[in-house]
This record gives sequence, structure tokens and C-alpha cells, in this order.
Amino acid sequence: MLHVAEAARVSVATVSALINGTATVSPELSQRIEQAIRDIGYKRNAIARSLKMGTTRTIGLTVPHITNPFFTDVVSVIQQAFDRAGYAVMLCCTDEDLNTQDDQIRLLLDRMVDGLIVARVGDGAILKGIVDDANVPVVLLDRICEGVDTDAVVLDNQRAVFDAITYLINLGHRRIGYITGTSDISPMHDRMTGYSEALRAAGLPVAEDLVRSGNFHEIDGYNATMQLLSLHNRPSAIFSANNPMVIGTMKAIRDIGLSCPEDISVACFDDFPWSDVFQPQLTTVAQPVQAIGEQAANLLLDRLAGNRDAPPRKLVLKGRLMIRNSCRPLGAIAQSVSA
Amino acid sequence: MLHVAEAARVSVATVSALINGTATVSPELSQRIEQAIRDIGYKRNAIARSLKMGTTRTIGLTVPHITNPFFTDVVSVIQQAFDRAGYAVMLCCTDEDLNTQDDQIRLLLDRMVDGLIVARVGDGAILKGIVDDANVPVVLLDRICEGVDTDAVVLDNQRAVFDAITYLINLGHRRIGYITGTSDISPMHDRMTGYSEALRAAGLPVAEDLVRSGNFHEIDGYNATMQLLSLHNRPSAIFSANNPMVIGTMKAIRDIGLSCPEDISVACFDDFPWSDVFQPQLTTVAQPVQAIGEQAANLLLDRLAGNRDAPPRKLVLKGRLMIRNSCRPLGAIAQSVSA
DNA sequence: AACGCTATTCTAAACGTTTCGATACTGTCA
DNA sequence: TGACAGTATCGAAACGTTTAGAATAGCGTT
Repeated sequence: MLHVAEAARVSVATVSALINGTATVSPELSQRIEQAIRDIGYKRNAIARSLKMGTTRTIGLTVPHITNPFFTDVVSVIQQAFDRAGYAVMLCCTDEDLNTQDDQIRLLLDRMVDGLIVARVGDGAILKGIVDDANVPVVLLDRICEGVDTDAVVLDNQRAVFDAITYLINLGHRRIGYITGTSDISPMHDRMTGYSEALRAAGLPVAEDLVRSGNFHEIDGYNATMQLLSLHNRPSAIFSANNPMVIGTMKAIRDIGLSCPEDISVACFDDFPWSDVFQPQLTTVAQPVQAIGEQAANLLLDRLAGNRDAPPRKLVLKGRLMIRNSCRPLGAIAQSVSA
Repeated sequence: MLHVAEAARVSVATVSALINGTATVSPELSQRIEQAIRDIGYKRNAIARSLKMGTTRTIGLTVPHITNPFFTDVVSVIQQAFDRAGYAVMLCCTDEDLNTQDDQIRLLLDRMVDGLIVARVGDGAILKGIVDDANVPVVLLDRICEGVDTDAVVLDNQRAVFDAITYLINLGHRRIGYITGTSDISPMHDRMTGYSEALRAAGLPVAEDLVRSGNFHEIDGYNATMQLLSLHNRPSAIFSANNPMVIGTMKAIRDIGLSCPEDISVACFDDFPWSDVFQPQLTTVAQPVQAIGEQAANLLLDRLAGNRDAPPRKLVLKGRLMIRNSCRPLGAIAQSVSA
């Protein structure tokens, strides 16, 4: 900017005024300055600007795994929303690791991001500390956090799973295996509650041997399913509370020589774009990913626009049960077996 | 830092020296300073540091679509690699749009990113201009660019498709439909060449009516497939040069009342993690996503480490044909039809 | 006691912006 | 003609660091 000012024989203050339109600049000088900008190929340095202004027009986004299609979709929507609003997005993947998440959030705050969208990992204590210190608005995504009082957008996980399990029960299933992620995050807890509530509502027992947990990866789903299928009295249906794990479930079913839905019914949380073309067509609980991403972006953009003091807002969206052909009425199975 | 210096009764220079280890500081002052840092909860401001140092320890990454599993995986690997190296990643999705890409790259450069990894869109002219101006190292990903002389990591697309098409020919297919993305990017061009070369090598004609193009989305694959299937003399196999589009292909096949592989064989570029559990199990060309991401990260990290003047390096990796059950020998189909 | 050496610490100038208050100019009106 | 208001421009400080070079202190030598 100094060079531009010199070339146009004006002060840097005038150049700044013209660029930002913060004061009127005479046509004559405007022209000289614009010419100089073109000649020199001047680009405003956003870093220097950020330092002075105290704002970076950049937000931080952390998710556990970007390869999980749910997060991929949400990240994509959020990225687009902030792109439109002229913000850049710094993306971090915590890989479900608490320390990584910690480090990354600190890294983002050091870089003076203007806001944070966090699909948190682990318990919220440390996150709470960081968020309280940092003076930036934070939106919690997918996973809320006891004691961290801030904007959030989540699914009504309990209800969604309740509906899915009830659907299985209505098909005649009585022993329903359940594969969950680590239970220290709210969705896993709420989904588990949905599972037990549905059983309880139908007067069925919650059998401990039917519940397995893993760490969100395909291999965890595989191992959990292997255990369920080798049970003395194996379940007739399996619900996977997370979608990378259901791939593992399907592999385990295949490897053990069974097939879905003939021998075992399967349903899971989170939809896939290909769910209704490949066989078996998985029955899933679809999250409104578009809405989740947009709402999260809107909440944060609203805070960034200056609405700092409004009380925390918590948006709870509804899941939708997508019924396809991966779950069979139990009567039909009995028939085909006895035939 | 000023407050810390005051609290510890030293100068800011000494605080800086201690924090960065750039000069020896007596144990006594060190202790006072560390205490003050803790008391105040001081965090170094990375923006001010960037301004002074001329480096942000942040890189920019732009891809066409993050929801395309290929890019999702590559982004994930790259993110991890830079995270390990202490860099932040700014992610942009260009949505296959030239202007968006332009704006985003400028945005990233304004923010003084230290380097850029670009899966480019459209023709390279503008990109070339930007890259030449900007004084940062650039690595091209997946798609190279005539005239832009910089590091790149790409697949041997021609060979990969040649092998896949040859496989189909060996199964007895003679009319093989081909669905491509827009041909202004190198992989689409090279894949198309692989297709024609394979046909030519087998002495088969390249029929224009068998080649359709779309804009990388599922819907484009759907439309292209609909056209191919309503051809008077429809193909016995379809190869989709891109993986979101193959979902559209499968939907079209289903909607038109055919089935794969019984009525029509399908293969595509890019693998899915679930390819070998759901039916039909797609035959695909798998890219070594892990290697692609790592190599791209390494190339850039190497430049960032100071190796600026080495000549541009172009890494060409090999694809791998994953043969599953979505393609049938044509003889078998003939038999079952005549039976 | 004066000297030089080393180890430690500090002063002050950058980095590239924004912005407040000051200044200079122009024209209007009493 | 002089005071005044309004407009256009500028000088300089500030944002929070890093760093070159100057200053100081401590200490062994001669």
C-alpha cells in the first residue's frame, strides 16, 4: 500500500480510504490511485488487516472424521454457506481424539478465528475451559456438551432411534442387537436411550449381551457384529448407531456366511446417497444434513453479525426413518425357513 | 505479551526470546516470565507473528467437491499430514466452477497461505496467472494443467481406463457405453483416451453415440445412462469415468427396469469402501488415495521446508482394477437369454 | 585498577494495515 | 472582508509480534 501511495503521490491513509470507501476521495486522486493499484498489481494484505481490525473473516470447523458421509455432507454445506458470506473455513479432523481436538482448537484460536463450529469429542470439560477463555462465538454441532452453554444444533437422537427400533419390533423382532459408539458423547447416549425406551415401551427386556460398543470405525462394527452373531441365541436384527460401522456389520454378516435380510435384518443411523440402489437397500435414519449445516452456519453468522448477547439457542431437528428392504418381517423369515 | 513483560518486569524482547528459544534467558527471569504467562493466561497471537514473519503456517486446499468420496479421502489424508507438521488447512470447494475457484484462490493468497494444493477446475490460464504472481509453492492434485509448471501428483488415468475397458472387451463386450465428465480437465481427457485406445487396440470402432458427458453429479450420470439405454442398439456395458455419476447410472438402470449385471454390466472409476458388500459389487478402478494425499502433502511440505528451486516434480501413480461382480461375461448372458 | 570478553537484557524499528485528529482548501454568508 | 462550515487530504499512532544492534553487568586477566 505504501508503494501505491507513493506512485499515486498520496498518503496511505487516502489509499485506504478509497479501497474501503470509508471517506470520500476526489475523482482525480481516485483515478491516480486506481491506476497505481493496477500498475503495481497491489493486493491488500489480509493478515495486516486482521491484526489491526481484530477480525480474520475466518472460522474454524472441527469434526471427528471427514470420511464419515454425515460429516462430509455437513462440512460441505457449512463450507458453502461461509464461502457465500465471504468467510474462509479452517478445517480440522480430530479423529475422535481428545488431545488432538484440544490442540486443534487452540491452534484455531491462536490464529484468531472469528468463530468456531465444533462437533466435539470426549467430555466437555476442557472444551468448556477453552470456549470460556476464548472470546469467540461457538456453535456445537451434532453433539452437545453438558455445562457448555452455547448455540447448538443437534438431532432428536432419542426419538429417531426409538422410531427405528419400534419399527423393528413391529416387524416381529424381539432380540435386536445394538451397536453403539463410545458413550461419552451425547448422540450415542441419547440413541442408546431411544433403544432401551423402545424396548421398554414394547414390554421387552434390555438384554446386555445384545449391546456392543466400538470406536466409530468400520472395523469396530465388524468386530461387534461378529460377537453378536456368535451369540448362543443370536439377534434377528441389528441396529448400528453409526454409519461407517454398518459397513463392518455387513462384512461380518457376509464373512460368517449369512445374508441380509434373509437371515438377519439390519438398520442403521445416517443415510447413504446410494442406499436405494444397491442390495440390500439399507433401512436408515436419515439426518437432515442440509438443514443441520445451514442452521449451524446461520447461528454462527448471526453471532458474527454482532448478535453476541442473545441467550444460547439450541436447535433440535428431526430424523427421518427411510424404510427399505434390509429388514424383514419375522413371520416371513419363519415361513421361508419352515418351507 | 506486553502485559506479560510488565508483570515479569522485563522487556518484551526477553519474553519473545524465552518463548521462541532464540536467545538464552537467565533461569531467574525465565521463571518470572513463565509465572506471568500462567497468571495472565497469555497466548501468542499468531496473526501478529505471521505479519512480522511473513509466514502463516497455513496452507490452502481447493477441491471441486468434498462429497465425492475420492476427494473426501484425499482431503482427509492431506489434513492429517499437515496437522502433524503443525500447519492449519483452509479448505475450499469450488463446485467445479471456474469463477468460484478463482475467487477462492485469491482469498487464500490474500490471507498469506504458505502454500496451495489445488485440484483445479477448468482451463489453467487464470490459475497460471495467479500462481505465477503469488510467490507460494503450488501442488496440483489429480488434475494437471498445461503450461502451469509446478509440482503435481496424478494418476495414470489413461492406462487405468485402458485396463478396465480391455477387461470388459475380454469378457466379450463390444458396445461399451462411456460416461465422462467435462473434458476440459486432464483426467477426463486421459481417461477418454484410455477408452478409445482400448477399443482401437481390440480392433473395435469408437462409436460416438456410446459416449456421453455430464457435469460430475449423480443426476448427470442418470441422464447420460437414460440416453444410452434408450439407444436403438444399446450397449451391453457402461463405464462411468467418475464415481458420483455411477450412482446415477445404477438408478437409471433400476428405473428403466433392467438389472445389473444380468442385463447390463457396469464399471466405474474410483472405489467405494462398501463396494464389496452391497450388490451388485461394483467393479472399479481404485485410486491409491492414501498415497496420493501423502505424496501431495510431502511435495508441498518439502517446498515449505525451503527446497524452493528444485525443478517441478510430477508424480504419476497407478490405479488398480478391482474386479467384482458387476460385469458379466457376454457369453453367459447370451446363454441365459437363449435358455 | 583498567581492560576485554561473554552472557544477558533492553531499545527501537520494522511488518502492512486502519483510523483519529489535525490541517488545508473552497465557497458562503453576514 | 472575515468568520464559518464543509470537504478533502494527511500525519502519526496503534494492532502484537520479531530481531538487529546497543547497552549493561559480571568476571577473569594482566
